[in-house]
Amino acid sequence: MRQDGRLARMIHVLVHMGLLGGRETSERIAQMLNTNPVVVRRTMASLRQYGIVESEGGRGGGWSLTRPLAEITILDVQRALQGETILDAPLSNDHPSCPVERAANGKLQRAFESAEQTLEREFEQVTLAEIGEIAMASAQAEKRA
Amino acid sequence: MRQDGRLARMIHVLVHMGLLGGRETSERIAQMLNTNPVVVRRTMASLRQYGIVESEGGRGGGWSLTRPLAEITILDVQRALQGETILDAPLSNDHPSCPVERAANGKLQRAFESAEQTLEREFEQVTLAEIGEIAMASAQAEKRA
DNA sequence: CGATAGCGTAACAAGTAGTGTTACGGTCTA
DNA sequence: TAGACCGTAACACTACTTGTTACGCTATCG
Repeated sequence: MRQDGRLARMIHVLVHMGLLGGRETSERIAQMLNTNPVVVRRTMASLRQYGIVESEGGRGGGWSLTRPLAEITILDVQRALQGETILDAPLSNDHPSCPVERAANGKLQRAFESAEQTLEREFEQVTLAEIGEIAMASAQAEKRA
Repeated sequence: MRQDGRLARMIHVLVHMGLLGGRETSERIAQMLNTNPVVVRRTMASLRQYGIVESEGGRGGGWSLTRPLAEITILDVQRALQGETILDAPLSNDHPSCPVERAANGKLQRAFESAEQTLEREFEQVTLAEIGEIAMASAQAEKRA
């Protein structure tokens, strides 16, 4: 099951932004992600549409969070990037009128719905603030070592 | 999250084979799936490797089940097609030494593992025989209507 | 008011994965 | 030995994400 890496990348960026507190330009974010400013704008635009970040043009502009990390969950980011559905049940559509195909699709559909609910609950429980804390703690631990 | 349709298609085929009882050629299976015999062989080869079906070459050859539908679960088919992992956590790998990235990946990993376990349990509970029964029942219902 | 630093967006190339198709070789059986 | 099978390589097609270039708009600084 392929997935796109935008979720992980955006979480990464948002946590950095929250920890640093300020405004970041697409250019700097692109460097964090080893990518291109245009890719960043493309993806951040989804987050803006969902109200997680806002952008300002012109000199001194850039991207900033609209609320603290503690009020953003992984689920929020996921929804912003991909909408309601997280997992897509891979159904077949070769003979829509075949009862066997329909029965198989039905079972698959239900199984994926269960998994999706699990994932949703997990995503809902993790705030970006938590991720920031874990990162800070492990950075500390490394420094001591 | 993209998925490939092989799981649903193979379930479809296996149930048909189980209900009809006999041996099927790649040619006939390809017709069931609106596709090409080569595609069928490619995919069936994975099932054979996992011991779900066997093939015989030569005149009168073809594919057949190695055991009854009641002894094949969706999970078996899944494993045969994709191996151990069903869901692939979409992690980022832009700065492997960055503690923020690592913390984000860790949380995502854990969430996906939960979802994978759910899916696994669901897949394990459904046998192909069940799907066959549902299909037969709904075919009956349609005939009465 | 103009230069500069930003974002917004379109357009296109590149990489990836599944699928469809052709071609050819091997094997079994009538 | 011919024909009906599978096995497999090779290649085109499609769809999608990502990467890149190019150009336009906007806000600020000097």
